[in-house]
Amino acid sequence: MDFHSNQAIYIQIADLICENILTGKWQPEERIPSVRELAVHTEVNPNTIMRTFTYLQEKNIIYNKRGIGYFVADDAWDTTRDLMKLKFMKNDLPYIYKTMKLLDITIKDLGDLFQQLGKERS
Amino acid sequence: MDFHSNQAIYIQIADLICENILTGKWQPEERIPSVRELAVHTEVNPNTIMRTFTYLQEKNIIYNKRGIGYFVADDAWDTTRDLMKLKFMKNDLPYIYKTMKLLDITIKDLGDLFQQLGKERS
Amino acid sequence: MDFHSNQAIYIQIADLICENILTGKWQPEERIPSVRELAVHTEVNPNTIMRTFTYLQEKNIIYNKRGIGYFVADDAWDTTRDLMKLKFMKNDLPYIYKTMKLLDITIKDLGDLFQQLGKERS
Amino acid sequence: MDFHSNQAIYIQIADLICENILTGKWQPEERIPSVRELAVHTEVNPNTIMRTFTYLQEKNIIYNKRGIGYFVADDAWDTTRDLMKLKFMKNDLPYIYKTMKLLDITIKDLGDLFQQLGKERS
DNA sequence: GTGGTCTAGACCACC
DNA sequence: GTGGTCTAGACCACA
Repeated sequence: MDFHSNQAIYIQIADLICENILTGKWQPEERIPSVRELAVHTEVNPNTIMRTFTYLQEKNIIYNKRGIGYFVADDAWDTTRDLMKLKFMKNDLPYIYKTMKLLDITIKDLGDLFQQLGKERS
Repeated sequence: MDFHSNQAIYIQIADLICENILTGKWQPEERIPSVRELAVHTEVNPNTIMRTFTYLQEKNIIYNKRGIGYFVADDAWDTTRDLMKLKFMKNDLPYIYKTMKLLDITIKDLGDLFQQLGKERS
Repeated sequence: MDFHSNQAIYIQIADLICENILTGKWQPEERIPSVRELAVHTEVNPNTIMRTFTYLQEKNIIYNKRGIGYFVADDAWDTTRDLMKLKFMKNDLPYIYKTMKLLDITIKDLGDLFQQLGKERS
Repeated sequence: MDFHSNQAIYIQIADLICENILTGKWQPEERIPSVRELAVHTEVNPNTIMRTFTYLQEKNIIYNKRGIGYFVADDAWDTTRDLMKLKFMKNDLPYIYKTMKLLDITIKDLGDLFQQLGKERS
């Protein structure tokens, strides 16, 4: 977790969970780690994890079985993808478009930058 | 101004001003509208505008002549561009890269999306 | 059982049992299904069924014969009915009254709604 | 607030707010008391009030203006009413129907009970 | 063991 | 002044 990010921690963790779902690491109907487990693992207060869960449950990405734990929703993959796509299209895309135009960055430039990013990580 | 955005109002206004500088709408050494004018125009508390100015002054994009007003700095164009580029490279690029990968959006797709955006605006 | 309900599972099961008693499906002094049977049937942890039994025993609706099983109490029908009535009068009625008022639902409307419900089930 | 209710306090407060909206006491676009004010008034921890607000914002009943406070949403009345009606129809109605049948309470009886309730309060 | 709620108190960004 | 986030710790109901 990045404790200095302007992004709230509980959102950062939610994003991580969404990533795990999108990449297939966590399958539908699979139980996800308990509040306490995640709290230890991420070195964050259990309340904060709880907040993440409440947030994701509201979005129908995970659901709760009383006294047992939280589970990946059956259609979590679609839901997550749709949500992320909506956000990207509505919020990010116009910003990216505008910024690239202001900075004179072309699509081709972006492709090159991506390649460099890809290399760095490999 | 978008009062529902998670972006601080004073930042939103700062971005608008930077845009005006980058597009050449506001030239170096040109006086920019007064706090009051901007406050009325954007329907925002004057304090908030003041904060924008302080923020931009710190970044050497505008400067103040006591009792007269705020002016676009001589090298504001370069400064603004550098700052924006830095932010784009360091913060935005990795996020865009990752998100596009997760959503299976290719560079080519992005180009098409840009074209659509461009058409809508024209 | 509804694992998503905010009603505790053991209460949900207790309600089911009470219903069976009130409708006469389970007669006084009749043996009720074993913890295991109910657990399998309702797909619930046996501990939870046990809790239901303890709960109903406290309320003198069922009683236990050691090593044999649980039985419907002799006056279970009266007890159950009284309890349910008390709850309805004290808790439910004020809520229903208030909600119907807020929603502009009249007694007559309610009658119509009941008729529809009755038809659906028949 | 009823601190012994099985209903969470933050939900109780949310219900109160919804009532104020439905009865027209709080009009659309009107600012609602601040977190701290409500906390003092209800003798509850500010965090709990905050939770109520987050909860209601999620349901599009109130919204936030950065640094200013929370406001009743423009269409809060409709939203609230729809939500409450949905809950009543889907959750409460079947329960009421079933319970009244089990207890041999007729619609007419209910009408009488309501009249008594009405008198007590006046 | 699981989650859920609440408190008290801190710190921060924002208007 | 406003809300927002986080922590620490407590207590409870539930499976």
